[in-house]
Amino acid sequence: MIDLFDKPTTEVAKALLGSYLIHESCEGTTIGKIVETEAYLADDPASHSFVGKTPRNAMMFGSAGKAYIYLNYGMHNCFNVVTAKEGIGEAVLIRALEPIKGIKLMQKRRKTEKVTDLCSGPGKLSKAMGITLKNNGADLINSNLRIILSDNSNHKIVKTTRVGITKGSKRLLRFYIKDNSFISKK
DNA sequence: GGAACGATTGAT
DNA sequence: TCAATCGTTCCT
Repeated sequence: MIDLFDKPTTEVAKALLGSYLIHESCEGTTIGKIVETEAYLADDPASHSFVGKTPRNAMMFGSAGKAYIYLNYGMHNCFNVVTAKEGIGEAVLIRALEPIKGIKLMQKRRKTEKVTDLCSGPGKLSKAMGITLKNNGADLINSNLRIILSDNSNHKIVKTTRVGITKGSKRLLRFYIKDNSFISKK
């Protein structure tokens, strides 16, 4: 469980599929099953960490098992799991969740009823889960924002190219659960 | 101090 | 297809 994050980043990205993301906020508790991830590596031009350590990406260079959250396109928070040893800037972007608990709260936050649309993208799931920049650096093992590893790995993993990037777009670093209807794109 | 850009989303 | 929207980064 604890050593979930003590593996190569691409392995963590796959291992996170099927695990649960839990956020206990003052509004209530929301839980989602992770169904889609992307790996961002140290030698990867698409990664924020590629240019070296800056104030924004500093968390990526911290110890594994923490949250790295950033504001994207001026309006969307994106949630990442920090991986690799301290000093190495790598992380796994969580791209989609299957809503499990607190669906009413998610619908309120997202202003939509459709359950398949609540968490089907990095910006959407952060909104639905109530994740903001305030959660940056949260300890994902033991805090109000945490991940519970699931033993259930009865799923096939699809490996493909990442979404929305211009550099490093040929690498196969996106992973999702085959035939799951909650992923960000079909 | 200024400007271009981006790991997206939702409306047109 | 395209506008919304703003912090980060890089240039002057």
